[in-house]
Amino acid sequence: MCYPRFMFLKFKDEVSSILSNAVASAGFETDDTSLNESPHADISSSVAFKLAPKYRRSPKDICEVIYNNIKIPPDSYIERAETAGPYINFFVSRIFLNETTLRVLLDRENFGNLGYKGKVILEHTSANPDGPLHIGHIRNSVIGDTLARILKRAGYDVETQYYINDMGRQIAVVVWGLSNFKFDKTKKKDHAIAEVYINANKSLVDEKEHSPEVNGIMKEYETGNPETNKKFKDAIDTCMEGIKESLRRMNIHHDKFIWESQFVRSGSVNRMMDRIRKLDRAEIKDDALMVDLNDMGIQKSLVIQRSDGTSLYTTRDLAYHEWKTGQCDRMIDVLGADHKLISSQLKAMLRILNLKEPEIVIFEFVSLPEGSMSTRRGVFISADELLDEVEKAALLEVRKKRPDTDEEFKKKVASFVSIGAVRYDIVRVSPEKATTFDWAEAVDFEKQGAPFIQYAHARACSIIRNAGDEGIAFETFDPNVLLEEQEIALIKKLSCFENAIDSAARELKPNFLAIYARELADAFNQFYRYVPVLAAEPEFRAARLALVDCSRIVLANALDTLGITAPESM
RNA sequence: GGGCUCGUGGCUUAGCUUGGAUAUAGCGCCGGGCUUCUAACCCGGAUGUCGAGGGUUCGAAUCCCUCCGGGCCCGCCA
Repeated sequence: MCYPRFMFLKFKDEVSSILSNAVASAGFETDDTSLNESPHADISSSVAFKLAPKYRRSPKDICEVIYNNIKIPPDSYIERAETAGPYINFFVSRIFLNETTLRVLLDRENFGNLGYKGKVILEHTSANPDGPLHIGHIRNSVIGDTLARILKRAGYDVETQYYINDMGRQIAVVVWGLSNFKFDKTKKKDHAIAEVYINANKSLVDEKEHSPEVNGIMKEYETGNPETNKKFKDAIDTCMEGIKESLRRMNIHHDKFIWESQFVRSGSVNRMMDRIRKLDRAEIKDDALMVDLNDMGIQKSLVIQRSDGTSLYTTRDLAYHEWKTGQCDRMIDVLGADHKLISSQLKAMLRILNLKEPEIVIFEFVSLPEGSMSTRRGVFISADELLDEVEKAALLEVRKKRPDTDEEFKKKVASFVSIGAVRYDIVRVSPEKATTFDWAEAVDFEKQGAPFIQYAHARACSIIRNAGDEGIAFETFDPNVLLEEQEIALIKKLSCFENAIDSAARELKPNFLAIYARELADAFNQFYRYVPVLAAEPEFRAARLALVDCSRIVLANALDTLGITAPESM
C-alpha cells in the first residue's frame, strides 16, 4: 500500500488546486488563492475579497459563484467546502484522518522527513575561547542546533561547524595572561581561562606598558612562530575542552571545529586580498586596502588589509566562506545582533566576488537586569551556572512529584528536565526579540515549557506500557472509530508536524517548531483527559492505542528535533 | 548624530514577510476538578486604545510616514 508522502501539506495543495479550478471555471482570474489558517475551518480562503474590486462585485457574490464551481473528487483529503459570507472554508476528510494515523505508524521516527536534498553547512556558537559559554552564547547554540536538527529532519545533509576566532586580540590576551597569572587547576578549564583573561585585561588597563607585549604575541602568531603557535593551541584547546563539555551537556554537537588561522596559513587569505586588490572598486588609502560598498547600500568602506599588510577578521571570514562555498549547497550562519553590519558587508563582498552568500540568522542580545554581559569584565552568567541552578530546582520538583522513586531516577529526570527547560525557553521566543535574563523565570516549572511536552510523551508511553503489561495488542485497528472531538483534533495536529518542519526549515525559524510541540502536547492532554483508552471497548481500545502510539511517535520526533529528551517516565 | 531592529492584558509571548471572520498562548489572579490510563494534568472566569499620531484600503497588530521608548551597530577590534 502506498500512502502519499505528505499529510497536511498535501491537503493544502489539494485545496489550492481545486480552488484554482473553481475560480477559473467561475470565469475569474487570479494566481493567488489566499489560503489561510482559520479557527473556523481546517483551511480557509479569502480569495473572494481579492477578486471583488477587479470584477466590481461583492465578495459574498463572488464567493457563492466560486463555491458552486468547486468539485471535490471521491477519495479526496477534502471532506467538504462551505461558504461563510465572503469566506470559503475547507474541511479534511475521513480518508485524510485515517491516512495520517497510518502514515505516522509506517514512518515512525522518520515521520516529518520532507525529502529535501542537498548539503547544508551551518555555523553556530563560534564563541571566542576566552572563557565559558554564557547565557548569551547559548542562545546562539540552541537556535543553531535546533535549526540543524530541523533541516536534518526535513531531509538535508547538515554539517555543523564551530568557527574558532584564534587570531583575535582576546586570545593573545589569554596567552599573555597565562604566562603572567595563575591558572586555577581546580576549576573547570574554560572558567579558569576566563579568570586569567579577566585578570589580564584588568592589568592591561591599569598598567598600559604590557599592551605592546600583547601586540607582539599577536604578530608572532600571524607570522607563525612555532613556539607561539603552541602556546595559542594549548590555551585554545584548554578552553574549548570546557566549552565542548557544556555543549555536550545541552545535547549540542559540532561536526567540525574550524580555526580561522588555517586560512592565513594556507595562503587563501593572501589570495583573497590579491583578488580584491584587482577590483575596480578597491582603493589604497594610507597603505590600507579598502573597498567601497556604497552602491550595495553600505555607507562605510570595508577595510580588507591593514597598512602593515596583515589581515582582518572580515578578510579571514571571506576566505572561510569561499572555502565553504565549494562544499555545500547552502550556508547558514547563526550570529548575534552585533554582527548585522559586518554580515551584510560580508554578503556584499561575496556577491561582488561572485561567491555563494550565506543565509544569516540573527538573534538579539540577552542582557542581565543590571545591563549587558562581558566576559572581559567578568560580568556574565555562565551556561554551567544556569544549568546547575535549573537542575537543582528540577530536582526539588521531582522529589515533590515523584517521592516513590529512587535517587538515581530523580537525578536522571532532573537532568533531562532542566536541559529541556533551558533549551525550550530559549527556542520558544523569536530570535529578533531582545531578552533580559530572569532567574525566577529560568527556574519556574509551572509554565507550559519543555516539561509539559515531555510529560505528555511520558503519559503516552505509560499507556502503551500498561497495554503491553495487560497483553493488549493493537496491530490491527479501524481508524474509522476515532470520532471523538478530541481524537479528531489530535489527529489533525499530528498531521501538521510536517507543516511545522517545513515552515521552520524554509524560514529558519526554530520557534515555529517549539510552538507546534506545545500545541501537540496540549491536544494530547485533552484527549487523555476526556477519552478513556485502556478501559474502552476492544475495537475503540485498539484504535485509541494506535492513536496514543502515533502521539508518542510525533511527540518524540518533535522533542528530538528540539534537542530535548523524550522520556518514557518522569 | 546616522543605520538596523524591537514595542501586543500586571509579566512573558504568537501572529507582521504574503492586510481579511471574535488578536495567540503561557505565568500570575479568581473559581472548579484526583476511588479513573502519571494532577509536571484538565475545565471555566476576569484582564487588550496591538507604544502614540497620521496615511493607504471595502478592511490595518500586519503596508507607508512622523514621533516616543528600549536594544544593537557605526575602529587599519573580533
